[in-house]
Amino acid sequence: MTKYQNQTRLLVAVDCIVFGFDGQHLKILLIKRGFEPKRNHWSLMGGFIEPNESADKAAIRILKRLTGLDGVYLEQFHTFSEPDRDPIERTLSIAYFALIDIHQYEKQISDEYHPEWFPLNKEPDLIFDHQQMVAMAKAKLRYKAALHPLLLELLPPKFTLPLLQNLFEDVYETTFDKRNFSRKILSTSLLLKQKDKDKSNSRKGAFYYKLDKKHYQKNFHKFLHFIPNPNGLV
Amino acid sequence: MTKYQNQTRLLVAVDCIVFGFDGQHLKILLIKRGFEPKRNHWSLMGGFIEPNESADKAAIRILKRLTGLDGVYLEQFHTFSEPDRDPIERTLSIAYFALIDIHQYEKQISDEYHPEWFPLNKEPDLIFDHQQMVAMAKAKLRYKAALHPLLLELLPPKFTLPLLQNLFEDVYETTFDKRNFSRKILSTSLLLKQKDKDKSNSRKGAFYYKLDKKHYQKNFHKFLHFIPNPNGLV
DNA sequence: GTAATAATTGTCATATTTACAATTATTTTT
DNA sequence: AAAAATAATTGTAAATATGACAATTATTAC
Repeated sequence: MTKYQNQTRLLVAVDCIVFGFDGQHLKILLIKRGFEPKRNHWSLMGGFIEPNESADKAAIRILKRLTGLDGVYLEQFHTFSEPDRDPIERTLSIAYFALIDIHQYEKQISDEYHPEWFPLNKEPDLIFDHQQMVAMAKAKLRYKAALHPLLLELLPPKFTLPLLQNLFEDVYETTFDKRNFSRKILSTSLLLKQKDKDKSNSRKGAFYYKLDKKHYQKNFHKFLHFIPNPNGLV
Repeated sequence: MTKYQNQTRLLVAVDCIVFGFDGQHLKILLIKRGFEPKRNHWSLMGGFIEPNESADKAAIRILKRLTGLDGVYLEQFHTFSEPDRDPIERTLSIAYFALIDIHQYEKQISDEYHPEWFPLNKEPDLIFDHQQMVAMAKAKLRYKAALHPLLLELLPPKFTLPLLQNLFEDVYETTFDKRNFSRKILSTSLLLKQKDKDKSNSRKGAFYYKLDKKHYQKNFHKFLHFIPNPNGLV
């Protein structure tokens, strides 16, 4: 059979909002766009979807090219389709956000893009509708991380409770009581206390914890309450 | 400036999962596809995105054509992009779900599509990846309706608590205690008790309630708890 | 050995959730 | 007119979760 007649065909891109946490602040990774229009303006990392490549595959490819990382948390969150969002030619963008351990990230992998980490709310001006994408990604992260242990994806394999609390406090721009915070986090049975401590921030040192992968899937929905566990998938 | 060179351009469609509630069961509206391939097979209502039309606009247009309805709850939830999802030509689909008052729906509007309501879990076989779309829409609805008063969008302007409870019980395939259910629902301050009753289902009659639109926006996030209100937007 | 520093831990009051059954309003039947 | 039938409405007590509070502990530096 032949193709669909008389229909418009569009360019389709994927853009990635890459989140990282340096111990102090939640940050996103931006690059300097390498081609016209808007060459050398700050931008999200993205690229056109290739023939025979799904959007998920494209996002994985682009993330790998930017960070050198594979198998990190990556989630499609919205497709942007305003006709004039790209001034050169109509282009759809399927937006993803990624949560990576900032220490795994290797800058030199993508030096050609001049990538830099920016704290949220302190990003430079971005091209097209990328500002809106960042805002929506941040909103989605805050929403979902309030219900699921998502922020653990931003931490190294071994981390301390004070570090985790710093992360939550930065993401939600607030402070938490230490006692209540640790009680709530530990009640999820998601963390395994280690024998060793991180001594870099205090004399006493803070115990390391690891993610308990056995309980991770099972307790991912732990926080919901109207319906105990509505079901998988978001 | 000229266009982007050497990039693939794709067809882009919008597909709508339309949910309705007939008082007993949550249902979705399906049509018989009117053109090849798969003419006369059951399908979601959809259509190609037009030049100068955003995906949101396309979804609104398509929903109007199918149901005659405007201004109903409509949300983009996922973009499907597997290269071979349409056997004729690669087509991206941006999927939306809509929540409508089934009584407002006028069948004759779209008789040419032979639309029919099917209870969930009893849909016929669907074309392409539409089965997967329905599954994901249902999961998303269950997830979100556990956290927000979303299901109210499926009810007529005046409804009773027993009806609302039926809806929840059908969506979550469970039963709730009447006392606890009404206490929880009423504690949201979202419902306004009316003076009149619906006598069609019992001798005593059940009081009607209406949505309190003043409190709707404000209390939409009422159910979250780890972080009181992570922020707007989902 | 003492001071300094940040991590760790506990309790009580309050709010929320859960489990559970009697009463009420109305219509139909006798 | 009284009684029966039906579904809607309402309350309470126990268990659990949350929120607000500060003292103690482990370690290093002096």
